[in-house]
Amino acid sequence: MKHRKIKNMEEFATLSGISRPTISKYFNDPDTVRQSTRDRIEAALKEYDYRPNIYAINQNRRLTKNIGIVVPYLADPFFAEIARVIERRCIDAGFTPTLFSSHGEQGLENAVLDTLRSLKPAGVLLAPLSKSSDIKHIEAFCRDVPTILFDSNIEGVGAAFVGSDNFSFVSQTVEYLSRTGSSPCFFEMRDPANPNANKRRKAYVQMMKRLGLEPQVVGVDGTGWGFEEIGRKGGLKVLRENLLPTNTVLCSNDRLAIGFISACHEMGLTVGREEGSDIRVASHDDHPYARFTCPALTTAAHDYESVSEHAVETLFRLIDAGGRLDSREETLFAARLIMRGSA
Amino acid sequence: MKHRKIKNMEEFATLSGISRPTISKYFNDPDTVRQSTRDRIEAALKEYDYRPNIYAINQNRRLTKNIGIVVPYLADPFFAEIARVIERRCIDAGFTPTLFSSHGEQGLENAVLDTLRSLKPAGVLLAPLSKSSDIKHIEAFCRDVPTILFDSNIEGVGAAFVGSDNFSFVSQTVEYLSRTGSSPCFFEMRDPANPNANKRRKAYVQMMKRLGLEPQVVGVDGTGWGFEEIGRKGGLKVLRENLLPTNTVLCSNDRLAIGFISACHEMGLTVGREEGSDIRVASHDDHPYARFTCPALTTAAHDYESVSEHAVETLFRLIDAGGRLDSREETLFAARLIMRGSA
DNA sequence: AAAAAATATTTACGCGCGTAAAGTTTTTGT
DNA sequence: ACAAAAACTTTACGCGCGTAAATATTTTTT
Repeated sequence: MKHRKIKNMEEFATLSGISRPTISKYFNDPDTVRQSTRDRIEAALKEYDYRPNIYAINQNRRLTKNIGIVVPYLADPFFAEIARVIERRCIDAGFTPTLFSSHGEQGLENAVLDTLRSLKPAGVLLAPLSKSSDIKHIEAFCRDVPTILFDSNIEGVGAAFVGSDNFSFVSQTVEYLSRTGSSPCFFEMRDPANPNANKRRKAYVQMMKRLGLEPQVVGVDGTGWGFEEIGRKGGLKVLRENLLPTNTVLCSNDRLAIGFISACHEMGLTVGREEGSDIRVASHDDHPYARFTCPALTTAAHDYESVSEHAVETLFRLIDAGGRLDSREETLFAARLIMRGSA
Repeated sequence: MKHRKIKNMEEFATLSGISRPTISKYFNDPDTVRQSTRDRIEAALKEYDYRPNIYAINQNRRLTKNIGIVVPYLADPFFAEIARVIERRCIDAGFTPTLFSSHGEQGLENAVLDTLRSLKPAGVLLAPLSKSSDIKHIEAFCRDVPTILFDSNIEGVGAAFVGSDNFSFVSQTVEYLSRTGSSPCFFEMRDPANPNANKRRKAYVQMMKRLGLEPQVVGVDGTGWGFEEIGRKGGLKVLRENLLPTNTVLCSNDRLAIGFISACHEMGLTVGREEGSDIRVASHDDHPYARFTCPALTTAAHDYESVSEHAVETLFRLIDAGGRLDSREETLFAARLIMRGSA
C-alpha cells in the first residue's frame, strides 16, 4: 500500500483511472457499478487507502446512513448489552450507529435528541426515560426523524414500539412461585422510573386474582435510576419493620432484587428455595448479573435477540418506506422463566 | 417561537439582520462578537430556532469539535460510569463527545478507530483492549489523531496516559488483610485481558515479600471479558479441589470477586470478616456492584473523578498545543481502601 | 453483425459554511 | 472631539462531494 495521502475523490479517480461520478456511485452502493469497474476500484482502494470525506457526503444528502441509538441509562448493563446487539445489526446492514445515553436525566435526553436531529440520521432507536421524559420534546423529534421506540413505550409516539410482554413475565413468575411455595408479594418502587413497572404490578394483581390469591404489593421509596440501592434501602426497612406479608418476594426487576437480596443478607436471612431458607426472592429481566447473586436469581428473561432484531428490522422497514408506516405497531415478546437458586 | 424552518445561515442572517460572516463567527465562538450583536443573534435564535449544518461546518475545518471516547467493554458498568463523567466534562467544555465500545473484540476496536479517524475529531480518549489490541493499528491512529490513553497503558503509545496506581491499590488491600487476619493469596486470571492485572500481581508479590510473607498466586483459566463467569468457574474449581493456600482471597478485580463470591455461596462457604466465617474475600476497583454482593465487597476504589478529570484536562492541553506535548506523561492516581463486610 | 440496453465519461452546478480581503461603521481611549 | 482600534458588512472564493444531462463506450440481445 502506498502511504501517499489522497486529498479527495477527484484525485483518487485520476489515480484509479475511473471517472469521479462512477467512484461516487461506487461508494453509495457498490452494486450499481459493473463488476469489472468494482474490481478496479477495489484494487485502487487497496493501493491507496482512500476514504471519502463523510462530512462532504452528508452535507447534500437529505438523510445520512447514520442510525442513532438512545438508551436511558447506560450504566445498567442490560442496556449496554442490548445496545451492543443493536449496534452490530446496524453495522451489518451498512449503517453507522451512534450510541447515546440519557444517563437518567431529562435535560440530557433532550440534548441528545437535539444533537441527533442535527446528525440527520436515517433513523433512530429510542428507549426513552419514559416517566421523566419531556414527552412534547420527544413527540416533536419523532415528527421529524423516523423513530422506533423500544424497551418502554410512550403511547402513540414514534412509528412503532418493540418491547417485552410484561404480562408474560409476571404470569410465569407468579404461577411458578405460587405452585412451588407460598404465594408471592410484589416488591417495587412506589414511584417507578418506567411504565413497565406499572404494567408488571397490574399483571401481578391480575394473575394473583386469577389464581384465587390475595395480591399484596409492597412499595418502597426512592426515585431515580439507582435501583439496587433503592432495593437495598427499601428491603432493609421492610425487613426491619416486618412489613412483608409472605416469605416469598417477587421483585419488579432484577436490579431491585439485587439490592433486596443484599438487604436480606445484611439482616441475616438466608435466601433460597431449599428447606430451611428464610425467604424466596424472584424477579424479572435476567439482568447480566442475575446469575451472580447469592444465591443466583430466579427470574424471567427478556428475549434480547428477538427484541433487538425486531426493533432493527422495523426501523429498516420504516426507513425504506420513507419514514412512515401504515399503522403504529406495538410488538411484545414473551419472557422465558429462568429457575435458579433464589426461588 | 416561529416554527418556520430556516434553510441555511444566509437566511438566518437576513432574518436576524446581521451579516452571515458575523453569524458564522458567533457560532464558532460567541465571545468573538460584541455583546450587543450576541444579544441580537440570541434573540433571533430564540425566535427562529436555527442550527447550522454540522456537516457543512466540519467539511472545511481541519479539526472538528468532536471528541471520541473509546472503552473496551461497555457492558462493564465501571466503563459506563467513567464514560458518563468524561462525556459530561467534554460537553461542558463545548465539545461533542461520541462514545464507542470495542465490545472486547480487536476487530471492532480497529473499526472504531477507523470510523473515528474519518470523524476528524479534535481529540480522542482511548481505553484500549490492551492485550488483544492491534498495537500497530493503534500506533498509526495515534500518529494521526491527538489521543490520550486511559485505564490501561500501552508503552509509548498516545500523547499521555492517565490511570490508576496499581501498587497503591494492592499495597493497601494486602496490608489491611495481613494486619487483620491470615495473609491473602492472590486470585487472578492466568491470562488476563489487561496489563493492570499483571501490575497488580507484581505489586502483590512485592508487597507480600516486603511484609515478610510468602506470596501465593492462584491463577484460573478463561479468556475474554466475562470476568464474573471466569471468577465463578475458577472459584468452583479451586474450592472443590482445595487449591486455596489460605482462607483469605484477594481478587485481582471486583468482577472476578463477584464471580468468586458466588462460587463460595454455591459451595456453602460463608464469606466475611466476622468470627465463624469460612473465608475472607477482597478485591480492587470498587465496581458499581461491589456494595451489593453478599456480603458487600471490601475493595480498593479508583479515584474516578481525578482520573477522568485529569484525562480530559490533559486532552484539552494536547488539543490546545496542536496535538503534541513535550513529553509523554503517565499519571497514576492512588486508591482508597473501602472496608465492607467481605474482609 | 447490427440494434438495444447498460454502463462510463465529460461537463457543470449546487450544497451550506469557513474565511479572506477591502471597505464601512461603531466603540474605545485620551 | 478626534484618532485609533475594534467590530461589522460586502463580496467572493473554495471545500469535497452528490447529481443531473449529454455524450461516448461497452456489453447484451436477437
